[in-house]
Amino acid sequence: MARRTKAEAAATREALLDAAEEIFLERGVARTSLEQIARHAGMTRGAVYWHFRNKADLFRAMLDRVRMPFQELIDEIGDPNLATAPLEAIHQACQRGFTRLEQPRYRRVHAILIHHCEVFGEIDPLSMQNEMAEEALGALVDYFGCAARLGQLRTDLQPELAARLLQSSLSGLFHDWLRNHEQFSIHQRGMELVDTLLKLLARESG
Amino acid sequence: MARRTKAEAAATREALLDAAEEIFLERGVARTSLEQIARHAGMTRGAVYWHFRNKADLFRAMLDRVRMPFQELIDEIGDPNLATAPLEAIHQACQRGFTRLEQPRYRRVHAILIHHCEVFGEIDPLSMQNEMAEEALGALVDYFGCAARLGQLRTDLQPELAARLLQSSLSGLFHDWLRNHEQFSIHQRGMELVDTLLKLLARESG
DNA sequence: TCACATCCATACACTCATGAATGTAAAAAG
DNA sequence: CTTTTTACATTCATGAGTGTATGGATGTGA
Repeated sequence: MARRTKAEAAATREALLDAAEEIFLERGVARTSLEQIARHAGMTRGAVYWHFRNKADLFRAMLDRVRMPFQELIDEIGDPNLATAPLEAIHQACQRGFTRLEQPRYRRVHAILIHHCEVFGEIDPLSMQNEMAEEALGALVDYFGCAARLGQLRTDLQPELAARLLQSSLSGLFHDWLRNHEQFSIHQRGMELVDTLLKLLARESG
Repeated sequence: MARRTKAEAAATREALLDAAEEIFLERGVARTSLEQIARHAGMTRGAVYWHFRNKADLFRAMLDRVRMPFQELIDEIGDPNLATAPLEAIHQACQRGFTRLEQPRYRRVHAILIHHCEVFGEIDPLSMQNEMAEEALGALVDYFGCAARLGQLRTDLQPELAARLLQSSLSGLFHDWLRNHEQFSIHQRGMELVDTLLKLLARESG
């Protein structure tokens, strides 16, 4: 076959990653062959082995396409008004996180990571999830600790406990939604959840 | 090799299932071969193909060893004092559920189902999780609905929302714990979570 | 005790996926 | 315009895993 232009080559690379996303999500990572990915992108395995060393390398590349925003999701927690209105900051961070998760690519890749792949060479999805969960928990502990010092938290509640409560809820919502995203809108139901929980956790000032 | 007695045959069957549990949990379902399972049990693949038709059949048999109590976990929700003290009933159901989950076999099999296997022939772990989640949610909706009619629930809270809140928390806790059960005791942290949440959701009667 | 069924090991055939090797036409570099 | 490199396709060798067929020794029922 003829050589393609640089732009075309980059396009086929993206097409291969797109195809990998779709088929990984559909049939699971272990059960999909590089042949299937290539065919679904209108290519052959030659193209795959040109752009990636092997399946693990392709998988990593697929993750890399969302890794940056993946981090954003956590960095977003480093908001401005942490010091003054931590509960409001949590509300906003969740809002933006849900919005981001609704983008197809984010949703797909996270669903693959959590529900459609097992341990995989050097890549261990479970440890990635662990890091994610712990970082989120740590941030929430900071928030609620700040809220406690500002007197915005119920006095009969440890900040750490409040953080674990919210983190578990978010984690559960996350898993349940990724399992079947057509069941409900994570943005809508998530904000309902977060708001009512924050209302329950906040010191009643009305 | 010589024929074994009936009891010995049953023992090797159990040994094969034990081996499968361990290796599935360690390396994931897709990456483990029947050869590895057989060797780990001190047998050959001949034994595996005698007791099970194929890998999927073995997997199903592994699930069957805990399916009955798996159902118990849900049936347990059908408690007596639903009509009089629903919140207390939730407390007790969670208590017993956590205790059950701490048994190694339950923990292992659930961890495999949720974190160490992908879609798999006719077996779809995700739909199983979906059913589990929906049944739990339905039961909780009943409970909180009952609590609301009894005036034991905060009046500014929909029963269904309360149920979703608790269900998400439990789901998140479940996933997080199964990912790394040495991080914390699900019984201890779970009961902390449930109790504080129930306290927050209950109508303040003090 | 004798025939038979059972429990498991061994051997074999087959598929499928991988990865490397090779081919090749066109783009890019000079 | 020539040379080199790129971006794939095609082919081939290999191995891993599966499923089946067969063998064989021993419990088991009569």
